[in-house]
Amino acid sequence: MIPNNNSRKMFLEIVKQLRKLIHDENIAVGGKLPSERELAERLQVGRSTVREALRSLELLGIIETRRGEGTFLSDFRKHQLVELLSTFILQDVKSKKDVHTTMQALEKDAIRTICMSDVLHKQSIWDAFLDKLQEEVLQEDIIREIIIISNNRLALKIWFLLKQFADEPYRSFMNVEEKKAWKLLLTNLKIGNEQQAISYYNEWKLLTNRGEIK
Amino acid sequence: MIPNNNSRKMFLEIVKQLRKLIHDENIAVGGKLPSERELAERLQVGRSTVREALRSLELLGIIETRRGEGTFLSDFRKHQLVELLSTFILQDVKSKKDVHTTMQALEKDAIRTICMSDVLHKQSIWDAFLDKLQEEVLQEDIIREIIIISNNRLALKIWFLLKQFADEPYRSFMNVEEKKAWKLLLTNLKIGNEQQAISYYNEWKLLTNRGEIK
DNA sequence: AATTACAAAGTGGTCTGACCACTCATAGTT
DNA sequence: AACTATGAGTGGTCAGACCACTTTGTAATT
Repeated sequence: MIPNNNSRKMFLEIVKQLRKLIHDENIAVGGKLPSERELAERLQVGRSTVREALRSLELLGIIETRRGEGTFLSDFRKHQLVELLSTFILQDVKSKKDVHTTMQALEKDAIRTICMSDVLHKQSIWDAFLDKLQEEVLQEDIIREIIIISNNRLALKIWFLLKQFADEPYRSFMNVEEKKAWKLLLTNLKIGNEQQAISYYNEWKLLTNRGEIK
Repeated sequence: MIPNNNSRKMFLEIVKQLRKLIHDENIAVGGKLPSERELAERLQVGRSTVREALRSLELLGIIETRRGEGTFLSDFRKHQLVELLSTFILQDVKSKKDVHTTMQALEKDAIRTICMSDVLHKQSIWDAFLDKLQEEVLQEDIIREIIIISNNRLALKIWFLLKQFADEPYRSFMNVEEKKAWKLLLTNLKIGNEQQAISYYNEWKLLTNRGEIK
């Protein structure tokens, strides 16, 4: 039960143990972990070893630690990970172009998925959607809705992640022309006309890129 | 220059410093970092603090350490990060289905990108591709090539990451029928016929999914 | 001269004990 | 009742000590 001693990376073992502990004790997001000193005693290792494991998890944003208070399980759908990915993983992806391209791939796929679904384009949600376009609406809000409806949570997560790297042409409100394109897009989405839907999507993209040169 | 003292997370600062050091000293993948003791002295912090930073980067798979030898910058397109993501980040993405769907989205987009490119489908690389199909060839190898050609490094990275979660229907060799579909796919890719290319892609996917029920 | 054997230096891995800075609950004061 | 001071508990950091392991240089052997 205690593969403590020599040879291989104790602190990695502690990371495992911590994951187990979090699971076993059913510690919820925001919940408190035992103190470093207590963990050291319970796991029969030095405090520094426990700390190395904890610091690793902290850098990942899995836990959060507050001096004088303790260590807490954090909601890791936060920022840490994004920053890390940006500095290390994405470091050599020099052009923001890839980010935009990949986002558009996900967006288009959502549209296509919806079009090909027998169920989705029969629902009346699309009318509610069209109503939304009457009001002030953010670009990112409506495209996010589309991805949500396409029912691919993973794609949504990735899209969300990428959005934070993008130059944020998504944060602005739609103008009249954009809304016009979207109305046509939604209309075709409703009846499952993939070709036309994608076509209007591209048209919309051209409108939003009016400023950019890349 | 030295925001050492009190208040905020020294070890996070060290992580930054290390990143800078790696960049400044132009340490390549596989290259050696200064020893922990030397780093401690150069950065004017205790060795344990340096270690906390190093251990974090190790858990991320950014560095690799060998006892008695030293610390090395590692090729982080390896495994660590994937395992972590699988246990923490992707924990609530229950269905493997999303993984497959998202991968296919990226794959299809690569195909579409290539078709729409004026340059790509005029090159003769496609003949070499067709030759490859004569030999034994892994499914993942050929689809990876496609994504590489589409020239979106970010998409490639994400695809690579996802592949490691997939049930690996990619690791097997192509059978005769699959090769047939791919030949047709490539032929259309060469002339930029998006419709047909995607169509044959879908056909291929049907062939590979013969075992699955989902 | 070449090979082997051994010792030393250097490195990461871990533990211990000691402070510091901070938070919080509580006892004590007003 | 409201406020204040104290102390216990917690994370943050450091220094020093071993240990296990690898590499390297040197001395002994062949």
